[in-house]
Amino acid sequence: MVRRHSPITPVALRSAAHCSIPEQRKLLGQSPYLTGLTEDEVNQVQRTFQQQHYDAGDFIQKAGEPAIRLSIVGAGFVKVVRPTMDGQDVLLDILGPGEHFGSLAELGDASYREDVVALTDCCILYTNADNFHEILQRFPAAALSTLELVAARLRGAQSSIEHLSAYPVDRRVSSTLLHLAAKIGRVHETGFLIDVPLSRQDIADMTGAKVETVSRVLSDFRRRGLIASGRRWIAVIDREGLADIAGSDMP
Amino acid sequence: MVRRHSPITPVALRSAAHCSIPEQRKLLGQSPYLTGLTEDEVNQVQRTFQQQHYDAGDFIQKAGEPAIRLSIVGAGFVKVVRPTMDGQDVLLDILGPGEHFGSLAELGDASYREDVVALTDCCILYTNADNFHEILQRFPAAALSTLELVAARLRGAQSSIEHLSAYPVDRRVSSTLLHLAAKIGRVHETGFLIDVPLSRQDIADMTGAKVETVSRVLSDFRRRGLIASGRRWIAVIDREGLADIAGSDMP
DNA sequence: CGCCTCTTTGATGGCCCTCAATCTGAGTGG
DNA sequence: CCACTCAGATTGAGGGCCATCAAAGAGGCG
Repeated sequence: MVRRHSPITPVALRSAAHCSIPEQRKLLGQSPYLTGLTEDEVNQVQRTFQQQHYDAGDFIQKAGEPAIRLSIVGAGFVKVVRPTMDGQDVLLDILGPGEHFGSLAELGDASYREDVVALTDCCILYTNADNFHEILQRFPAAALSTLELVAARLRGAQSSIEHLSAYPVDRRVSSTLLHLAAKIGRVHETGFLIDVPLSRQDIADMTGAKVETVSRVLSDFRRRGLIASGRRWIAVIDREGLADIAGSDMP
Repeated sequence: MVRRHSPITPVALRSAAHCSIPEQRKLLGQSPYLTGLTEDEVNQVQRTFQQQHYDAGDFIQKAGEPAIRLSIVGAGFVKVVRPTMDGQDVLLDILGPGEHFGSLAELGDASYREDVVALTDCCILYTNADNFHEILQRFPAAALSTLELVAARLRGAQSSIEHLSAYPVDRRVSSTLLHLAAKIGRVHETGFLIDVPLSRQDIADMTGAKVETVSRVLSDFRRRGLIASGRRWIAVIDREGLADIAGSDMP
């Protein structure tokens, strides 16, 4: 039987987020935005980037601030949250190494529309939006890679729309758990651990539901042996079982 | 008092969709995907494109078919619909001249995930996905324009997610009507007419609601003098009034 | 060990879906 | 031109899912 009280400590805060210059160079070189660039070109790009370390829980960007930066997650994980006027937050995405947030050099966008919060300690690489635009112009391969990534994000967003429009909560939660496990899962004695501290509120904000509802759904999943969970951690135990609930659109 | 029975005929099916070669050249030249290209470059691009006319109601692409084309709307309007296994369709977008659909040359995507249906008679320009990828590589300006457009679509999708997650139906409907009016509105004696034939079912599929619910909401809006509507047509009368319901995130 | 936040569980109510019947108006063929 | 036909739209009654309100339980951190 799965114990709810976890004897284990699902440590998600790895200290990999130590930003050094050579580390930055390496991160940028691996960044999917810059695939296709020569070593020399990456070096040119690097000069325009700066870096900053954030502790888990820190705000990296706040909705309403002037949108001047384009940032790339170097190490660690962040959440992108759109606050609404009635206090109902919407968690749009969880981003890991190589993914971007901030202004994509769109002209009209005067200010950020999302909060970005560090889920783990992390290292953020950033540059001026105009600089990034210039990079894209100078290095067509970068523009193509970026396009590819944004297109993938768009597809993900459209899947979210499908789920929110058409499916009940348990299905949305199940699907979300599987996505999270695939993206940031780590093998662990309790199961396939989602290796980032997420509260029930976070899951609720990702699925368009309320904390209490998510808690009920997860309790049910737990009773059925599909997951193990505790305070700010969840592990997937029965992938197939969850996939049955999520429906047939999973990887 | 606003009459429900409209003496007027809100004709949306204009015959502009007559595809001729010089017309195609003009449409491509104006396409936001190709802004920044020289006249000669546009001509080069044109050679890889073909065109086809569709009548209102025709399927242009079907979910499940192999994803081999990238299409651009030359003239007219289409709807992008994602069918789900339980028959609940999700209307992801309505696209007009200059917008694209189909494969964006993503490698993994073996088959389309959406139906694309002509809302009006329309002219579709299309090319092989690989060709389009090649165009993007050859003409960096095109890649940048495309990136810009896809980024804009992503922001739109994220707004949809916000609405579906956090707001009640009347608000989603109101917001949708305002967006539609802004995108495809036309001044008319009944008000600001949404110049494309959309059924209640379409509105329902756009807002993640059911036909009956949308009908009730629209009836309410009508009684309050906010809109005029009839069989497959809606006109916005009181923009401010709708904006009050939609909340403060409108253009 | 105690505090505080996160989580869980219960009771109640409302929004929206479901089912069903009627109404309307656009297109068709006589 | 008109009656017919049928898809689309409207309206009502009832029920279910999920939000809301409320309170107790549990894990982490000092």
